Amino acid sequence: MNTPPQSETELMARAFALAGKSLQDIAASCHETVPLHLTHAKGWAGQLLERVLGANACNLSQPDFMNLKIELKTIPVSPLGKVRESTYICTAPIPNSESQWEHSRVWRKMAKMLIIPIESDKSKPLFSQRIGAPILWSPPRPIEMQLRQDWEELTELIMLGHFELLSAHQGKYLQIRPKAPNAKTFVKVVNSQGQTISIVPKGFYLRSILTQKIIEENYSLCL
DNA sequence: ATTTGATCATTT
DNA sequence: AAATGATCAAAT
Repeated sequence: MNTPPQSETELMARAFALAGKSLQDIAASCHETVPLHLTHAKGWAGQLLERVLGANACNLSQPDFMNLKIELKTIPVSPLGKVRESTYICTAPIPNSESQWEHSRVWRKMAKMLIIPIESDKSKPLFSQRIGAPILWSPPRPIEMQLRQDWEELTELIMLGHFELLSAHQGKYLQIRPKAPNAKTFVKVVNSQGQTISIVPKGFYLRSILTQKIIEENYSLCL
């Protein structure tokens, strides 16, 4: 693991230095080997970049670069420039323990994000897939407002115990999906009827419609 | 083809 | 147990 960057400038310099390199190049610099596929190593690339860039939050519920308040996200992008996956943000507090957007886990992580696209080309082996140019992004006001609205609506469903309505169908940019080792994992909650029921733990995710937009705006005309 | 729900690995 | 890193694969 590298030492934490002392400034945003230092972090960005490190991130730009990775652009264009293959996963093989980067793994080698850490004396690591690239897995053959991601099936049993789903978070591998993201964790590799954390180490190389010097992330220091160590699984705390804090942005990866705690001192800089910047969250790192790696985003798989297809050869045609399409974002392939949604982006996990954080676990959803159930039962709810947050009342204000400004103090929410989602906002703490989304206020400033370092987005690093990673080539996701299923016709090529994983080790040869390359790292893209980094994007340091904070939500523009209108997007922040939409995120806040999504968060408030989802949080209200949790607060009111309307777990039957709490699905991935809600939310324009932010959605809630299961986040658990498997579908048999559960937590007990009290629903809107006052009954205690079991549900699968949830997490907040960013829909790819938003991450797609961010990448298009920053990589303008690069297709 | 895209989206939702399910799952995998690691760390503390 | 619960957080992190996400992608897989079934459903639509």
